[in-house]
Formats: sequence, structure tokens, C-alpha cells
Amino acid sequence: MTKYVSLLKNSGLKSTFQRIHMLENIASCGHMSIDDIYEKVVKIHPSLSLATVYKNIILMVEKGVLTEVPITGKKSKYELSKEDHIHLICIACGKVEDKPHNLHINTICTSMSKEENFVLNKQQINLYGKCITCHATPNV
Amino acid sequence: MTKYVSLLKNSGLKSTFQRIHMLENIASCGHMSIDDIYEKVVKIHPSLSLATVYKNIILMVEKGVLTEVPITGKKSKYELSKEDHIHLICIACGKVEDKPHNLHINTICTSMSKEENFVLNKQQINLYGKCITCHATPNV
DNA sequence: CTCTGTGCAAAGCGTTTGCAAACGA
DNA sequence: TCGTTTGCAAACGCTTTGCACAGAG
Repeated sequence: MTKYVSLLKNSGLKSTFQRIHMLENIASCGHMSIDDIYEKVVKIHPSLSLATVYKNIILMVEKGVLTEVPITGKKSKYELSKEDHIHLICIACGKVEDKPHNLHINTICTSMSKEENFVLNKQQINLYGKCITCHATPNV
Repeated sequence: MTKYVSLLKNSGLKSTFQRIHMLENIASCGHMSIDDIYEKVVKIHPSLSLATVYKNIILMVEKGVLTEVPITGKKSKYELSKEDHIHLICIACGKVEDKPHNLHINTICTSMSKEENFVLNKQQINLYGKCITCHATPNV
């Protein structure tokens, strides 16, 4: 709670009820689309406007508080910015799970960037497939 | 040329002027947005409709001829489907470059999926940063 | 000849914008 | 109090849809 107040303050954003609860929900769900966020927060703050969610997402991505996770064939999800990691994305249920970022991959990506004189900024490694649950129940 | 005729046929799609030239342009540019494609093809086929481009993109992605490359903060680009590889995406000029997919990465991703009982389907590894050209000229 | 694909125009939606009121610091 | 943020409603722009005609096989 207080965590997000200072996170916002450090990013030069005022801490409002809307922003704090957007961050809390994103933190607890891990990855959420705009609509997911709106639906969650509007429950505890019925006058919330979707436009407010959009404005804040744009602002918090700009400030580096949130990171967009673009997903093939679907709408982007958003997560709290953190160290590089790998996303396991279920193509059936849409769930996104984090896996710690293997050191070897980091090394390979870094040296690859050097070879190309590419000034590396951010890595996004997405593995698409079926989570164990969806794989077990193919007809849903 | 004939290449795309058979690629389309094998995918169960009729080979039309529009589709062949969409594929030719995507092949020669590597990665294109919907608008890029439309602008290129409309030059040699002025009556082309943007709706046709949309319809064909959807169809060809479904059939596996094309692959969508979703990019943080931008519109998706499309490429001819091919073996897994890595994208170097310039956050300044938007250029996308392919790098061969390192065997080690493949191994790591595969074993990681196994650990999680995740049935791996497709990998998308995107490295965001600045290409050497944009890095040299920061004020554009 | 038949079925698929195209082009046009309209409809649909997700996203953005402008502005007055509410709010945080 | 002052600058920022919110909520609403309208505007926007990308994408999809329906339909009649054209084209591929």
C-alpha cells in the first residue's frame, strides 16, 4: 500500500486512489489488460472512468513504473516493471507466467547485441504454448 | 514469384495478384506493418482496398504463412513464417532485424518449458535498443 | 460454372481528447 | 491555493463487416 505511494512519488506522479489500486491489482494478478484493470478497480470505486485507466497506463508506462507486454493476436497486458524475465504465455487461456531470466540467455543476448553494434535496452522473451491445465483439457 | 503461388496453394488459398504482391513485399522488406504493406502494394495496384489487406493478413496468419510480431508501443509488424529467430528492434527508427536463433537459447527455453510442464509452441525473443545508425545520430 | 476474393461504404470499437469539477500536496 | 487528476461525452482512427461484382480454378 504505502509501497505504491512512494513508487508513484518517486516517479513524479501524485498518488491517487485510482493509481494505487491499479498498481495493487496489477501486482497481485501479475499481468492484466486494460479491461481487466478497469473491471477490478471499478468494483471498489464505481465512478472510475475507463479514460482514467487509459491515461494512467500511458503515464505509468512513460515513467517506467509499468511495462507493456504485447501478445500475438491479443491485447497487450501490463506488469510492474522489474528485472528481465521470461513469459510463458498460454495460447488457450491467456495466462501469463513469469520465469526467472536465465543467466545464460542474458549472456547470449548481450554478446549478440555487441556483435551487431546494437545498444541493448530491454529484452522481451515470450514463450507461447499451452499451460499444463489447458493441455490436459483440450476442449475448452 | 512462383514461390508464393505454391506457398498460397499449399495453404489452401487462391493466389491472387494482391496476395502475391503482399508476400513479395513482406519478403523483401522483412517486417512490415499493415500500412506499410498497403502503401507498397497500392502503388502497383491502385484499386487495392485496405480492407483486402486486413482480410488477407488475418487469413495468412491463420494459415501460418505469416507471423505477427507485436512490438511494445507500436503497431504489429508481419513477417513470413520461418524458423525461430531473434528480433533486434530499434526503438528510434523502428527497424526490425533478424538474428539467427542461437542453439543455446533453444536448449534453455526447451528445458525451461519442460520444468513447467508447459507445451511450447512458438518462441518470440525481442531485443529492444538502438541500432548503430540511430545511436550515432541521437537527435532525430 | 462455382466458389473465393475484392472493393466500397458503413458499422463497430477501442482509444484519445477537451473541458469543467474534484482532488492532492 | 495551484497544478494535477478525474470523469464525462464527444471525437478519432483503426479494424471489421456486408454486399455486389470480379476473378481464380
